[in-house]
Amino acid sequence: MAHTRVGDLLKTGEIGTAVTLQGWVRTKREGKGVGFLEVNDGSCLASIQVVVVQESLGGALKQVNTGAAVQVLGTLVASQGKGQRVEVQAQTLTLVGAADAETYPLQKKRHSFEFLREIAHLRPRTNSFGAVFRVRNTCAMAVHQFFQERGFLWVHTPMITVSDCEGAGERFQVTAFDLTQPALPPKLDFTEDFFGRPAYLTVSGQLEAEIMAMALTNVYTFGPTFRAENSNTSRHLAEFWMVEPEMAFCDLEGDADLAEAFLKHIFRTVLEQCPEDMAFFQERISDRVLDNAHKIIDEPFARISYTEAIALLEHSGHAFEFPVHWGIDLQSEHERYLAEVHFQRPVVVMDYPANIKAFYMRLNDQVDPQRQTVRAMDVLVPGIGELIGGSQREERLEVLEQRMRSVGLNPEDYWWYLDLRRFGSVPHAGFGLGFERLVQFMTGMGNIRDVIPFPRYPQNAEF
RNA sequence: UCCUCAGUAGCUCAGUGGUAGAGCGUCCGACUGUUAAUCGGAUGGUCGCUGGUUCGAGCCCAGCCUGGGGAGCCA
Repeated sequence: MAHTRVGDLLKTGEIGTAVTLQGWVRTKREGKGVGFLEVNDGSCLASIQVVVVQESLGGALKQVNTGAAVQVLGTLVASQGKGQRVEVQAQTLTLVGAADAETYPLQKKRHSFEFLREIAHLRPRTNSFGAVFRVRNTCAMAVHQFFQERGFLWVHTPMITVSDCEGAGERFQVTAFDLTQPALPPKLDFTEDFFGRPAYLTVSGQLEAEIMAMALTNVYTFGPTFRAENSNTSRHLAEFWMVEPEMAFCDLEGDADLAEAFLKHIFRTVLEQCPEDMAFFQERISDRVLDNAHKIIDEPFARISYTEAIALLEHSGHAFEFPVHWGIDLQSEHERYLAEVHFQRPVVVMDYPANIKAFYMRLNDQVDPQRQTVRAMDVLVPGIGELIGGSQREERLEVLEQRMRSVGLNPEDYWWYLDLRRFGSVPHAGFGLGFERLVQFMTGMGNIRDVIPFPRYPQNAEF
């Protein structure tokens, strides 16, 4: 059915044109002679006002309540009232789908995000969530645009893996066993299972992305990722989307350069394409949203080494709950001090101690044996903390094997990963970005569960 | 998983041992080119669950459940 999007009508609709409008009623104001509907179709933040003359359409208006789906045939006219440029003078009003006013949960008032989370099937119909999902969409398109313009290939890494690697947290097991039949042998025989061995949902596409980069040079993944951690925070999900570029012939500095250009591009694109939604977040969610965005776009990121960061924290005069000394992993309070208090903008911290980072990160040349570091980098941002984590990968076969053994991994289990170092190995680097954290940072939304349509977290998989 | 705060009407909350409340929503009416409409009236409750203390518990105690915030793990 041909119809006109609300966003087009409000922005560029010409007065006097006939329109077919379809959408959902946000509110109704009914008087004796004339009634008003606010109709929204998600195409933009604003709703459009529909004017209904009671004597001709009053009967139809009676049935139309908040939440109802309607179709309006009418004419776009200049608004007599204040608050909008144009409005639709209705000739016919059709109730497409009724909504019972007494039981429809959304009212024309502000609702708490906690309440809306319980009705995640209806919350996209609110201003806040409409704005979140439009911005999320624009972020996703900007991710692809950024990499595609630079010749990166989008590669599809598996969601089911058998490699017991990465050490990146608890995994969800995947099995074809019927777990409702407890008549299992004393010891599960996974050779009888679907893949012939234990299998899991992926916690990262990085190792496979490295394979692809060793042939295609520059690649990225963008897809769902799963962690079975019992994390109950405003920054964690059990199912989230991750962006992982991987570049051959690239070192850590190139990796950090890419991360910075990447974030600048995403923010610039969203500010250009979603100005109304971003203004909404600035006004209603967090008054730091636009300031954050402009700092990302306009200012170079701060860059310091881990060792410098530790010294900076030690001399900050700030009393931290977790004492600071060389060798600790940076705690949330440390990351936030760096990004929010000291630099007040994103900061890239590089060259972390080897023993707090993953086995695949490239060892730096030893300057001080007591202070062995690896080529890791984290991008820390105000409000969120770690937004991006990346590294230059260890490309030297012997060093990598040694490193794996020292952390208790069996190199034979990673034969294909090591083959990449046996045949045509090159320096390479990449990073991982939690997509929801990006959207969270972009919009100022306080809880990550409110930037994904259907959040999964412990004890919650409704909808 | 740990710490902490909370759970009372559809929503947001008040009620600190003695008859269950307000605003908003909803419904009815009035009024009006309205726009968080306005005005009047009405509607609305397993006080999270279970047990305990007490003459008497929304309130005190214990356990559990659910949610928020913080922490850890991480992206």
